[in-house]
Amino acid sequence: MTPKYKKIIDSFIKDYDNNNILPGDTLPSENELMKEWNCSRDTVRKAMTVLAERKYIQKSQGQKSTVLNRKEYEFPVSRITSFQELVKKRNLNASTEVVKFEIVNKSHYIYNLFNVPKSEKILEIIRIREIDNEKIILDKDFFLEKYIGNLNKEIAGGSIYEYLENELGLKIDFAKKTITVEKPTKEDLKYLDLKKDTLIANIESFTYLEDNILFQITYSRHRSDKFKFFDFAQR
Amino acid sequence: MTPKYKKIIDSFIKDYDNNNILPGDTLPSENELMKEWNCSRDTVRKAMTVLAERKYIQKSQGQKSTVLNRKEYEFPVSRITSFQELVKKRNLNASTEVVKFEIVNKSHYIYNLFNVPKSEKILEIIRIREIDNEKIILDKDFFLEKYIGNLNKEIAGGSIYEYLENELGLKIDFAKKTITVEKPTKEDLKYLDLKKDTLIANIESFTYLEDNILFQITYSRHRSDKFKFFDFAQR
DNA sequence: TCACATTTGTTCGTATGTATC
DNA sequence: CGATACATACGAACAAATGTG
Repeated sequence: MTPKYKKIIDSFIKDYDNNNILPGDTLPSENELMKEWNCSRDTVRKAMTVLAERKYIQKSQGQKSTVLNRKEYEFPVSRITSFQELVKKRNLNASTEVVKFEIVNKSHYIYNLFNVPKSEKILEIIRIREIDNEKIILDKDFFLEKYIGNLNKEIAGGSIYEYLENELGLKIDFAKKTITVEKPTKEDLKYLDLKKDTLIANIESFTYLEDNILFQITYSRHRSDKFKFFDFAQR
Repeated sequence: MTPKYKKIIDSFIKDYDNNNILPGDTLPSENELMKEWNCSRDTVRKAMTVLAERKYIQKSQGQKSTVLNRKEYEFPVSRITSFQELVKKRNLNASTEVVKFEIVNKSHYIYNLFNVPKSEKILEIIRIREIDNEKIILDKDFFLEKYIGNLNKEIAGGSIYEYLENELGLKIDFAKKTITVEKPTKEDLKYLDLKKDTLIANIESFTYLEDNILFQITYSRHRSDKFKFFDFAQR
């Protein structure tokens, strides 16, 4: 049973996405929403607070809330968006090739990062992302195997996140990312279409489940001339 | 008069910063906190919710909340941190030189970005950031003049944000950032200590006040070999 | 395995404060 | 100044998750 305030949020977002609610509109007052949803003010406020945090609406004491143009604030990377979601949203001509899919056997290093004993199994996946017929991104993923069920090579060629969230019901919470600019490694040179003098923009991500469990480490290595990263920062 | 729930938050953060509350500790239950603060459960919960959002604590139904190690989540850039705050926090050997401080007179371009008429005045500031005796960052700022009071060259050499927030009471809300990797411009070559083959990592920021007013545009151009950007992303 | 106490999550009702028009 | 709208605060009840005996 989804709580009532979440239903209000979902209903708003659905209307927003279908352009039934437009940027610039003023929302009904909290009192009116109480009647509309047959609920208490507390419930309405909880929903509106979340919508304000997500920049769907703007609140201001003494005035009705107004609807914002969220397209201006919608950012792919800092919202943990999978490559597949990005491709779909941007309508990109893209494809994925899985070049490695196996249990890690040596690397001390990666065990230290996960901070798990050697008895844990860690899966390594390397994928090449091709956009407009150029191999531009090299994604190296490491997963703790116990969380990823029957993830296989076919799924990895599509959307891993779609599988983890919808099939396994995994709840991905947040990620810590670090961006640096580096010289290409041998692996980069082997798999990517690199021009002379191009560097690699590397996004290192540590992704956590809702109980603060680190379950994925990713290195997303982009050809620097094609690299663009969007961020949304709050003071 | 600061509301009671904010006092609870501030008190917690103070204790946390002073190591009176340590990561791994369990918090008192909401019932106990009610007695401790002589307030209602609603008030306690509002405070705890904010602390959970900011990753100070972890909540979980049926269990007491636990205190997190926030150092792991503390990120400079994606929180809109000024260079001065960063220098202080990281204890860097750094200095700033203001090389330009004047009203923009030509640039059509920047007026379009701000989306204001030519009658508005826009201030341009260029600053060089030197770290460990190397000129590594070039910051170009554009401000809408009407918001920045008597900001002068001396203040610009120190902390502009400190002045805007504490002296003028400006409420900075959020920023949209884009990171790209580019070849150095003439300006970069002129002002920065660049090695051969180094590229520039450019952070373009649009900073907004609490009423969604765009008041600052910044280009922070970093020598790519010294560039590091931290981000925190939520799903 | 089950029942129970504890703890957080959701919802309602009500009252008062503060900002805007 | 009064009406309206959002912000804060209190009290109460029940639901859902967790740990324990």
